[in-house]
Amino acid sequence: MSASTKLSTSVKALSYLALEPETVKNSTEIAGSIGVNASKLRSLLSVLAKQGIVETIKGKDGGFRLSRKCSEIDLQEIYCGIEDRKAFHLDVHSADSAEKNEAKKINRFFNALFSEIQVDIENKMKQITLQSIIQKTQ
Amino acid sequence: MSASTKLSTSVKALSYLALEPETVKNSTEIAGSIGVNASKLRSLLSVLAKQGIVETIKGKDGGFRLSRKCSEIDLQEIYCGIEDRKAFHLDVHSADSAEKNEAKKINRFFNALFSEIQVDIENKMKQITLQSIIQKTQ
DNA sequence: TAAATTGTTATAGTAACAATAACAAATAGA
DNA sequence: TCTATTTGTTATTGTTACTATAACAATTTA
Repeated sequence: MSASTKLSTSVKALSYLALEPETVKNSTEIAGSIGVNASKLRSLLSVLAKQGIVETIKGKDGGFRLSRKCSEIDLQEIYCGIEDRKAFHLDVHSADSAEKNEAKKINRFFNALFSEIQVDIENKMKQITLQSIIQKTQ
Repeated sequence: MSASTKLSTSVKALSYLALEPETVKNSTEIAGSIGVNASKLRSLLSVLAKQGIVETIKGKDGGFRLSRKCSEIDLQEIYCGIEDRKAFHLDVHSADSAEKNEAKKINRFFNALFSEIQVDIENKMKQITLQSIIQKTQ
C-alpha cells in the first residue's frame, strides 16, 4: 500500500468513526464501509492507536473509536504515523565509498533539498484537520 | 531507479559534462565517473536529449555534451523529463465504482492536495539551476 | 468457559525493479 | 565502401517488494 493510499484509507476510516464518535466499530464493519481488507485496516488502525488517535477495545464487542475530537487530529500526525518512509523518498545513490568527492557532495545537496521539501509538506499537512476534511467532503 | 536517484544521477552526469562544456564524452566515460551502468545512463541521457538539455552525437567518437549553459538548466525540467510519475504519487484508492460517495469525495480531496504539493515542489525546483548546484558542490 | 475481536505473522501469487547484456541504427574516418 | 564505434532501445534474468488474504495467539466480555 503506497503512502498516499494509506493516508486516504486512514482518513476514510477515521471519517467513518467520526460519524458516531461515541460508538465502537469493529474492523470488519469499518473495512466493509470503505472497501478494504479488514486485516490490512487493523494494521493501519493499530498504528493510529499507538499515536493516540484512535482507542482500541479488544475482545467481545470490541473495536475502535476516535480518542480525540476530529478538530484535534491533523493530517501530519496521521501521515507520520502510518508511513515510515517519507513522502519524497530520500534514496539518493547510497554513499558508495568508491564515489568521487564531488558526487558525494551532490548526494548531500539532494538529501538537504529533499529534507526541506519534506518539512514543507508536513507543515502543509499540519494545517489540515480531520474536521476540515469532513466539512469539505460531506 | 527511484525518482530521486534518477535526479541525482542526472545531475552528476550533467555536472561532469559541465567540467568541459565543449568536449563530447561517451556514456562509458560518464558512467564510469559516477559509478552507474552505462546502458542505464544512456537511457537517462536520451530523455534529457529529447528535452533539449544535452546534445547527442551518435557513431564513432560520439557521445554527449550540454546543449545549453548550466545557468540555463534548472532542476524542474530535469525532474519532469526523467520522471513520468510525480514526486508525490497520486495513487489514492482507484475510483472503485462500489465506493461510497463520501469515499470518492475524500479521494478527490487528496488528489487536489497532492497536485498542490506537486506544484509547490516543482516551483521550488525551478529556482535551482545546474550552475547553482555546481557552485555549492565544487 | 465460549464467543468475539484485535494485533501480528505467515503465505502465496503477482508485479516491480536492478543490473546487465544484446543488438539494430547511425556515423565518422580510413 | 568498409570497419570500428557509439547511441537508443529491447530483452533477460534474478531478486526484491508488494498485495491480498488467511491464520491464529492473546485478550476481553459476559
